[in-house]
Amino acid sequence: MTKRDERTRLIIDQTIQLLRDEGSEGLTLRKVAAACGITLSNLQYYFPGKAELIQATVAQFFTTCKELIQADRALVLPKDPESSRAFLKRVIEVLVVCDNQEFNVIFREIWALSSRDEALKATLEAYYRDYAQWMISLIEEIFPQANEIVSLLIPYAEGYALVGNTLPLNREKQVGMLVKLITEWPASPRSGKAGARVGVKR
Amino acid sequence: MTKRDERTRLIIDQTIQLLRDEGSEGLTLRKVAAACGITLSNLQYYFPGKAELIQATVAQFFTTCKELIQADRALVLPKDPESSRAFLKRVIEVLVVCDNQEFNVIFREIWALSSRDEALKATLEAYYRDYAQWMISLIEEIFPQANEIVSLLIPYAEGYALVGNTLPLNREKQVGMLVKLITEWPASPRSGKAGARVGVKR
DNA sequence: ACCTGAACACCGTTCAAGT
DNA sequence: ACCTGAACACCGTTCAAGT
Repeated sequence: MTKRDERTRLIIDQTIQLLRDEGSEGLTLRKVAAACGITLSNLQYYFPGKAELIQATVAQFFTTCKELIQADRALVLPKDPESSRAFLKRVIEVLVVCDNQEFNVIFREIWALSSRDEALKATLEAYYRDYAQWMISLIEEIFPQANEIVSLLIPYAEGYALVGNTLPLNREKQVGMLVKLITEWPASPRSGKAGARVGVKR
Repeated sequence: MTKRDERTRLIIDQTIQLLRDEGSEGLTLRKVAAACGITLSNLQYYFPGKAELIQATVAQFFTTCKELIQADRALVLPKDPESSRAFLKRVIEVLVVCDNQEFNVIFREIWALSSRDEALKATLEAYYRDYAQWMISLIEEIFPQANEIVSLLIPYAEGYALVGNTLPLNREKQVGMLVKLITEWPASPRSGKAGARVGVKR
């Protein structure tokens, strides 16, 4: 569209690439400028400070993630799922215990950056709230305790990206355990009725 | 205690303090030296580079953590626990969903540093393997599926430190969910009946 | 063995100045 | 509106030199 938009997009794309290749430590305004083929001063015209550049970069990275997840959602929701168990396993494999190293690295850097940047922290939290709601809508038709399941799966997934390969159980067994846990989820104390085929919660 | 040990200890202590107060971004060799009342060159005599200083600092931070956990263990294991459920709840509250912001910040910085430092990454992994084994030994007398439970709790805990306050369930409900989940853990397919009589009656 | 200061290349930011 | 180069204070690292 406008030149501003073009330039902004280019800068952000190069920033993501640099973040992935060299990490937050190696992320330098001069390197970004060089990667874009522009001057440091010109870069600073579009993003007055490093914080603003990172904020915009993270925001766009989240948008990309969302698009990928949308694609996975189509993948994960066949018209007529064989069983809720197979469906659930696919969800966990794709969304939760995904071994996308590239994304994991970027997320790790983002988490680090966020602990000293309140605006970025707010962006992150909004993203995760959104993500949780989306995941609930994905599974609530099948599992009535979607709130609880998602509240378990999201932190588990984030933690697994960090410590997954230090655990006593391997990846396959982790997935099996989660599937078993969720399909045999204990009944809610308030509803008093046992789990699998109660209607959707109000 | 040699002078070398004294100096090393002082430097690491000041580094931890700086890491907590200003984060990895604000961690500067010149600031560390100033905090210790020594010269930058002198600091570099004890730690030839920033990476070596961070490696040593993280190692000592882990030692501190372990001591704290040992203290919590005594706290968490009364001679005659009222019930395995109360015991489990205490474990989860103290070790898993601990809201120690100070530690969370430092761990976040450490995770970030580790993605670009192989030696540090190895230190981290060794620590978590150790931690998992310890946690298993803590609960295996009560819960036969200790391997699985720990494999769930550790990544969950790490992730909760990151995204805990964005989840649909609040802290109290999260703890309740975990307790319920574990006390009513589904029986292992191989061991068969072993898991059935774990929980207390309710 | 312990400590020092000067110098190096690099960083983010500022700013007056050009088109 | 868009772009530039010079200058600033700060960073990690190196190193010859002192005790």
